[in-house]
Amino acid sequence: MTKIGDRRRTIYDVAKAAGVSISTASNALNDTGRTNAETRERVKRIAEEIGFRPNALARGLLTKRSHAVGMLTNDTYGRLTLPITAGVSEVLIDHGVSVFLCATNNNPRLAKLHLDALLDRQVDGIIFTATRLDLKPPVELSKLPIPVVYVFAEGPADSVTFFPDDEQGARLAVNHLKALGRSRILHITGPEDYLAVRLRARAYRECCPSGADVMFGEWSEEWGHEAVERVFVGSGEKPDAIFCGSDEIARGVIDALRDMNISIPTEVAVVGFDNWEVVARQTRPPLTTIDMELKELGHQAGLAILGLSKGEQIATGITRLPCSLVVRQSSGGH
Amino acid sequence: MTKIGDRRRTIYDVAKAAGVSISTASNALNDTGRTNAETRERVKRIAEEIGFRPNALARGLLTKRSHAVGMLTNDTYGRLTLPITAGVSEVLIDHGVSVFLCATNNNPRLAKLHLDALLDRQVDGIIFTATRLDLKPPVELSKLPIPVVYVFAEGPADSVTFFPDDEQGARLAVNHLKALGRSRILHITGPEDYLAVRLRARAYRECCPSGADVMFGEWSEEWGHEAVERVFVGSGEKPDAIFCGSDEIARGVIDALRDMNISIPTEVAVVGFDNWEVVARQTRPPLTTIDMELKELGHQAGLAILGLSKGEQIATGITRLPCSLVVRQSSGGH
DNA sequence: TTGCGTTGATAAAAGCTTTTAGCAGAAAAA
DNA sequence: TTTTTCTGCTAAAAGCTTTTATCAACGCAA
Repeated sequence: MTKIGDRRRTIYDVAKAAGVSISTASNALNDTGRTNAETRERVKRIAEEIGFRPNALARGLLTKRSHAVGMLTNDTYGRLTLPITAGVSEVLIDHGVSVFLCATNNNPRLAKLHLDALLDRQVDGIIFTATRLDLKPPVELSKLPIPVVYVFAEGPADSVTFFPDDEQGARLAVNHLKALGRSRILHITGPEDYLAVRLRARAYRECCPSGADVMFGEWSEEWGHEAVERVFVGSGEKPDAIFCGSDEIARGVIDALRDMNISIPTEVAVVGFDNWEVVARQTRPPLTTIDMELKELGHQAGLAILGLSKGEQIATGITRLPCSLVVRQSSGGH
Repeated sequence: MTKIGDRRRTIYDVAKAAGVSISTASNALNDTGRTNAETRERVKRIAEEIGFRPNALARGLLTKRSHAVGMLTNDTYGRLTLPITAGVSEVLIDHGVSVFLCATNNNPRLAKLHLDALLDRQVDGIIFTATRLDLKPPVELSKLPIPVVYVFAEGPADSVTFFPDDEQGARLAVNHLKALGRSRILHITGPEDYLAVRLRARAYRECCPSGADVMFGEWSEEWGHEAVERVFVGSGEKPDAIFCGSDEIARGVIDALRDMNISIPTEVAVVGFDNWEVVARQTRPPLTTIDMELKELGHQAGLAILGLSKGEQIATGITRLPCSLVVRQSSGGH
């Protein structure tokens, strides 16, 4: 009477149950080597029956591919990180690859700790994400023996980097407003030292060659509010549309316009940037805005790291992925 | 002339460089077995010098402990998940344990996929988090051969579960208002079918035995707005304080009060629940609210899974961790 | 001298998988 | 018939670490 413990089944158990050798079992399960079709099916069936699943540690030890990647982020709050990570994970899980999430809190010591742990685990690659665009990676990632992909962060010149296409997004917003017949479009946005801010402002200016007006400020509702007050108190021609650099700014803008009894979108149409649902859905009226397609960004980063880890050639440099327009009531579009 | 590749150093390299056997090297590095103090130091120094770091896969394969845990969540958006995960990771990294993040999107197939991947990787334990309190785990976690800890989710009766202490948090809010001299406190909150809502309402009622008034509704700004209008249009005595079930509701409440030219906090003090910074910091005035200490929740869950994976006894059942009060201007406190 | 306990080190096994090289038998070619 | 080619399978090695059992040397007691 054989005692069957509750330990995991190994390929040895499969081989024994199927009456073949371990190597035949392995070959059959992985469709490698030369195996009789009948034997192969039988082995697979038995493996299924006894609930065999290969030990990823043993496999990784041998093949030098752990089928895991690390995600290194400095973003605690997670407004960007989690959707991106979800996108990465979503596309990788189908390839049997799992994701380690490491929050560095902008702490170099912690970043080093996480990085070492990832390397010890033989991860197949690392995806680095930063919230602040102008922030450099906290540790030296460029000399690593494994591929690195940057998302929302600048890597060295020959690295693989993904960003949303800020200019295209801005054009999307402005052209939407123009298509609705608006002609005096104002741009209220964040601090000029952000690259994304400059890119969006440039695209905006190119779309509105006559009378472009950009107001740089902060990433806050407060600033949106203040900017609107500043514009609408004086005399002179008023804008009939406002393109905001973020949904938070847009929220301040909308609140200020409501305070002044200026109707949205009839008198002034408003478009935001981010499609941060918790903000964009709750403004009154709900906010038309630009979605940066964070999940898709994650998908692409995941596919890139997957390809790189297999040794494929991936185009280096910055890839900018298209944004999309989400129309709600604040622009009066449809 | 020996060719030195750029492959990782193994313990074999250490042993060779130190002129000892592999087992001696291992014993010296791990302070196990019998080793001469001098030899031990020398081996450690050399390991450091040549940059040896043990291969986590090989170690895990042998010791059956991968020093990794899985985090299974159904929360895509991440308002709760990311802070909790950061807390888990923060406490575990010091013990050399890394965290796999798996977003299930409420999709049972995906959950199964992630779970199997985690088991294949021999994770030492799993932390399950759900956003909706009344949501059951999407897969059968109770029969797993590894420990499971639940956060913000209900596990089976004898499981280890962590929640914020909703009642204590509610008392904190109400007592804060009472200490400020408010006597007619209204509670505007979310749907009654949430356990957290019922717990908070109960604690509120116990603190305000005379004239407790609870308005159940939705988790939205809209609802906060509507509730305030409903209360303040009629005649009769008006509340001098409002305790809201979430920061979003509080935001609606504050906006509505401002629309009615009711001053905050002079006429009506407002307290929220969540300390969701992006909301609580941006209301005018900024919102006094209850912080659920999500990071600490993560810390505790991490420590619990760590202990369980080592075979320690951990108290089962639901542990409720204290919330804290964050005072801003909307309550007029200090 | 023999026997014993201690110390410091080592060889070898174990953990589970994939892969390489090789082997026996049968079919095909010479 | 003999030689070659296929086919299907297997033994063994490799991957890197920890742990168990063993061993040599030495001092000390019998």
